[in-house]
Amino acid sequence: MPTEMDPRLNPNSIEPPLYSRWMEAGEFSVDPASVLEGGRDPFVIVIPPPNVTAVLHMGHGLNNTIQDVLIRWRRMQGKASLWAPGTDHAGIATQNVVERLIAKEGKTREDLGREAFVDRTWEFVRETGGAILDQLKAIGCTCDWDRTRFTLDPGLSRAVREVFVRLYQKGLIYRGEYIINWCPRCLTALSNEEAEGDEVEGRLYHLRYPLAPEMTDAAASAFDGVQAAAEAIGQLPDGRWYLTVSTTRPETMLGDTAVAVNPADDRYKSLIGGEVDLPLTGRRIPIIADEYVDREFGTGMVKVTPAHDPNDFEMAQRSGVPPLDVMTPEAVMSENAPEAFQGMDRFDARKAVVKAFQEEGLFGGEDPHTHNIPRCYRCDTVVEPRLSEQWFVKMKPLAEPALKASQDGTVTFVPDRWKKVYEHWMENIRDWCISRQLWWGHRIPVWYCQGCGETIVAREDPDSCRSCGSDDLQQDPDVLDTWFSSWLWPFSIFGWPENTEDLKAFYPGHVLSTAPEILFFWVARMIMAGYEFMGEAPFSTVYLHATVRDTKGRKMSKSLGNGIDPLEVVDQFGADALRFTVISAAAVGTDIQLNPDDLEASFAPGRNFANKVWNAGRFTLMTVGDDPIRPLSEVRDDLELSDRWILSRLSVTAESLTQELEKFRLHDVAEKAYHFFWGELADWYLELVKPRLREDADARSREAARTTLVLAFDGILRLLHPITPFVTEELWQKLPWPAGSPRPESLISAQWPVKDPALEDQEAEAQLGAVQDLITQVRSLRKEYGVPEGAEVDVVLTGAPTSFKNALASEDSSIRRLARVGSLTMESSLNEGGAGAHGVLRNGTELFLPLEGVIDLEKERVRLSEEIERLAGQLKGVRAKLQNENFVSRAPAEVVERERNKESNFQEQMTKLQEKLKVFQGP
RNA sequence: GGGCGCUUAGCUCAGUUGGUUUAGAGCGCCUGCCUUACAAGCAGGAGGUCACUGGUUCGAAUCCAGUAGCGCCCACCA
Repeated sequence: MPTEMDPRLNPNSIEPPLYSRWMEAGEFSVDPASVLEGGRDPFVIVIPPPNVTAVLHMGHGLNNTIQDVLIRWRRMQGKASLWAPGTDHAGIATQNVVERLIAKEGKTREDLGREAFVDRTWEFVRETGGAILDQLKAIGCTCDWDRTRFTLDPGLSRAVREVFVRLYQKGLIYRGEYIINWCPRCLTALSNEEAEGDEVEGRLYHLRYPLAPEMTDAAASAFDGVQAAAEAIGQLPDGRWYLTVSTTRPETMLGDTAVAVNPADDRYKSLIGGEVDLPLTGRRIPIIADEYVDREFGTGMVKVTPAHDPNDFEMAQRSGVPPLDVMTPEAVMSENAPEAFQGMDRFDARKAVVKAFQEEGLFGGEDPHTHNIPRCYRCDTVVEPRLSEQWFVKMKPLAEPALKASQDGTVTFVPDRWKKVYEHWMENIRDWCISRQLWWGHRIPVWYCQGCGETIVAREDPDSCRSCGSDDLQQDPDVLDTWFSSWLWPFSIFGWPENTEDLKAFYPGHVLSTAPEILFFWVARMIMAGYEFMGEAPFSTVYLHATVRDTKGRKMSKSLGNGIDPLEVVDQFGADALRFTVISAAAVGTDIQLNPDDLEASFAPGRNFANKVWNAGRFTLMTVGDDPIRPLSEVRDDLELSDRWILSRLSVTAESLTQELEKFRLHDVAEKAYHFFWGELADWYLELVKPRLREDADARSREAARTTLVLAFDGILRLLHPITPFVTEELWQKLPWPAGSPRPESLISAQWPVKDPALEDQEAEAQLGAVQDLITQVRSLRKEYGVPEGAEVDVVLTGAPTSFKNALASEDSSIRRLARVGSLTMESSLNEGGAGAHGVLRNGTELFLPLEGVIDLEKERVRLSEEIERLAGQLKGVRAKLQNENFVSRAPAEVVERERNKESNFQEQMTKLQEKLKVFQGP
């Protein structure tokens, strides 16, 4: 019963029951048969699977609200709207979590052993994993939960193996020894994308390498060449010659196996082919020539550390210099390093190496140097480039169709500037390192025969070697990069490689909404996999949403502790408030800022709006009552100007919102729905219609008003439903329905409002707009002239167009009531006499409010005079200041400027007041 | 170093192909209202030389060039 409705919306009491109701009604589940046989258009979004151990943060809150808005909207349009949910096993992240867990028991994963550790992780995932999906329900997400998938599910694992084998057989997966990004804490390889740069103010150290004694002549001539330039080449006190190389990582010099110069560098031509005595190591290493060396940088001579630097590795490959790995996986100096440094952490070794150079008189100084240091995206440890054997995917062939898809518009990006970013990456794509030295993940489906050394790549675990028959097979210990399963997500979740009904009905999907950070990690690779394995892109639109930041503009993150818990927001303000706030804050292409220290300030707009909807609903239900309303066709002739106006506005708004949704301009959807609802329906229509809804009102007028109000309210509830699903459903369920026609649908989602040309009425919009203008102006003038709240004023209009006169007649009582107008009269020319207020409407009508007898003119005269006097005083002060030459010449320019502004402002106000005073003094 | 983007009210931001907006909204601020849907509200109001400089145009917040500041992405010259 409407009368029982709370004057304030209490989201916590309505949201959970509504969600259950939707679930029970099977709202979210979509049957492939409805597409394949029923002919319904599908609309498919696959969720970016959150990490299985993740807890909901505002980034999820935003992204999943966006997806839910799109899914609900398409569902209302009658599409087979499917949102497929699931979670990602998140190799490193999850393994780290479990390792930390067992660390509390004083154990390491090695203590448990691989199998037990993996079991333990599964146990952890089964118990606590996927909680984030339940959290999504709290914000109203309507995923088809029956289809929940996990990237380590048997089905998805099968897809992973299938893909690995196919790519291997095609020659697109290979194994090789390369420099990769290595995390010495996680003890695994990282892809390029997983090593994130971090600009720091570091140091560039200059190291002197003595030249071999037989190089003396060459050194001397080179010395002449550089003309003792800087420190490039020189002589030590003991007579030996040296050359200088620079590095930001001195400890790596222990692994140097060459020094390189540019072959075209005339200065050092005589040195090429020579040797230097590498300090601290007792090793003698060659001087090689390589185009890579930049003659302009530093001395133009580079130390070459093939095992610890990707560029050095490539140079070494070209010239046949061997690599020397001087670190352990933990980035501790290994037995390949000189004894004095063995066992030292890389950063301690750095200091020790510098110190040793100083002691040997070989230190050439250091300079500040800004450069990027790559860090592990999971644990923030400084990444160590490391030589190791890994599995790679050859990306160039895969990238071709994916690049073309962007270029020809098959896949579009919102906002479209990401198109360029995507294409640039695709054009410069590098091979993907897919092996990880972890235990948690898809084991690489490769076995090595211990008998004959054969490498076996297979879909099913083999029992014995194909070539020698030995059953002594050892599986590759590594697992695959997490993204190697998630790049298959849009089709693996539907049962690929089987050609299932789901796959036929729901691939390709339509929209992919995600954070820009994972454009390369995931989105680009999904598009590549889509083409490679399904022959077409997995979706047609990529929506890259805003980044959620705090008030200082910092990205919200766990480590900064500046996050907002969406569940806390739901608890305090409701899911509708959360959703409305983030959608209206997230204009395409801009970030959103929220204040983690003041949730009230951040989410009040959404909360207030939901409450406004609630109260307008409360009013509607209370005044319309329980009696059935008449269908529009029956009251059509009784519609009044304001009725025609609001119905026209509804139709226009429905059309406009639909267009904005099609363009993914969700911010504008929220803004326009807000404006229609609050600024037009609540502020104007409800106020205009109030008297007509009273029991004692004219019956025909009342029925027209009831029908119009219910229709308009029904329409805006539906339009708002994708954004604020709960409050709209709750109210819609209570709305009365036309007599004789049973409620056609049980849930609000069954229909999306569309434009109705029969309701659009430009004349009504223009005329009611003018009525609003009049009311607003009268109110404004009343305030300006201090007309007491309760007093009525008369209004005289001149030059009103005929159509406006009709509008005035039909809304006469509204105008009197809303603007407290006594008599409203029309005159052919304005009465010049008498004290009063003047105004002009936008349609050209002039208005005059006689104020004699309404306000105390004498009092107003006195008030104005006093104000003028006060202003005159201030003006005098400012002028005196400006006439003071000392002030003008000595004060800062902006202060003088400010004073001048003050002067003109005062002058302006003065003129205004004087004119007003004239009116009150009569002719 | 290369690429991209941003700079509009005290704050957070809109402003969709240059022209009906007097450059808008929310929050904040000022004034008056507990008017029987809503004080999480109503009515009215103050506040902006649209970063700067120059150009194109009948007309520029909007297009072009340059300058300054900020941010992001890519590549890593050791």
